[in-house]
Amino acid sequence: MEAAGTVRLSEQLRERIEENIVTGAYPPGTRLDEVELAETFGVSRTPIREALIQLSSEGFIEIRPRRGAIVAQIAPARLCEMFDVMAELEAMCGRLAARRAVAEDIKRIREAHAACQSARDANDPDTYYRLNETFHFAIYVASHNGFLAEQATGLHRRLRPYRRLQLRVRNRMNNSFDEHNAIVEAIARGDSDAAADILRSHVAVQGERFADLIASLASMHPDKTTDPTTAMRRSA
Amino acid sequence: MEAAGTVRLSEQLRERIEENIVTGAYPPGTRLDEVELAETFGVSRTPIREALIQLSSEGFIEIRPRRGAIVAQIAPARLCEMFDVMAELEAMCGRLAARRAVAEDIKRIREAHAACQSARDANDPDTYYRLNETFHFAIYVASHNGFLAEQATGLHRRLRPYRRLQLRVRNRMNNSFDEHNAIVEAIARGDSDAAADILRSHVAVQGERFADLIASLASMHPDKTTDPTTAMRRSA
DNA sequence: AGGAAGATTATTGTATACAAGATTTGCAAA
DNA sequence: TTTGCAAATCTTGTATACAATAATCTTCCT
Repeated sequence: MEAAGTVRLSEQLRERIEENIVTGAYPPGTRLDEVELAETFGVSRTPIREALIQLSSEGFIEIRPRRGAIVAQIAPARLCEMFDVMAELEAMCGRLAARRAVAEDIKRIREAHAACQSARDANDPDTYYRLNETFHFAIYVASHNGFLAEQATGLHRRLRPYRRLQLRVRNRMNNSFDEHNAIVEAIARGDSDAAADILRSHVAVQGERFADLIASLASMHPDKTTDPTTAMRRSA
Repeated sequence: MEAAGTVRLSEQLRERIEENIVTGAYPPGTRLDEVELAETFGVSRTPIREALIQLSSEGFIEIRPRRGAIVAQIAPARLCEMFDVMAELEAMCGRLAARRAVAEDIKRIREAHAACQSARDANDPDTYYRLNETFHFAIYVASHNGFLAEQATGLHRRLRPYRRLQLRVRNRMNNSFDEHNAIVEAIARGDSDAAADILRSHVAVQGERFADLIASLASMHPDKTTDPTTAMRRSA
């Protein structure tokens, strides 16, 4: 079974481009030129277009008819809406996980939690950020609702660049870890209401974290518009 | 046709094919042949492929590498998972709507509700089914969370064919309407907890409705399947 | 000099051609 | 009759060619 060969090229391209988006290599507003991408990846325009169409329906980019594709620029208000939904999905995962997690689920969650602790102790935000995802994904899986887990993973991924910035905020990593602690305990003792509530507020963007988000946003799309002159000015 | 000309062809095709899927014209398991579709719609394979790719990432169809696309066959277990998530999204919409709905939102909801009443009194399930969607969409909008409304609408649409069958069940239309009544009142008086709870149980597939769903599923994909064992069993 | 209109260029959208893998069909042997 | 294999056929995946629209540049007029 030639596993790699059976995968569609447009799929691989979608992954690679998506990776470049969520890591910030293609920041919001970046114009995605089809021929340029085709040359970069050494393929023709066809699979590139198919990849872009997928990214568009997943919300990562915006395709304006006859005017090309740009990396989605999410307005602050909409970002808050997305975090609100994310919080509710996480809460649901937590509630279900508290009810349905089996020993192995709990084990995976605890392991991910322990790994986070190491990163926190080492004061390594980048590693913590990565392990934090593992922790949350473990909870999604423990919900034993595959569809929910997929939805949560997808949205989590879309919010990845913004979440990353959040962890830079002073003490956020420590607070995050303490909250994780409470989450693990709630799930382990089967307290579904507590698990849901803690996860919801863990994810939600409220109070001062709202201001933090806005501030980090400003640092993210500094003045990127679709106007090429802006890029020129920046490079000058 | 100037106005229509500005819209991508693959977009229009996606809509038309999606419509054929959710209305049941292309039942689950149907093979979607690219050249056949191209001839049917009088276009080349390229826009057809782009439409199929979109439908795939929205979950309406399944593309197996080098083996073509089929209309998604959602297993009963997964369908339940999807309804569970739908229930939670609806609950969230209801909670927010109860808090944030303005006079005009309430007005639209009440109008949709009144329209449902007419269809119920006329004992017209098809019309009720259509107006029921309008009612729910009105609540999504009243949540004043655009992203949430989009997610809810998308999932609602995906579940459309299954929901439709549910309404055929004896008395489901009457029960549904009574529940709508309670929902409207909860939202109108700003009782967010009640709105969320009623909406959740209104949508959820629990108890006897679970059996109804399974039964209607059986009537839906009668013999169309990719699972060889099922085909063998049936042909025996 | 500034702006408008037309021409030019560049990029997207669609169609067709070609390549590669999967399915089917036909045939032979057990 | 059924099973295994191989050739033929059909379908998908990718590349290229062409068409149509948007962006840019030039030129001319005020």
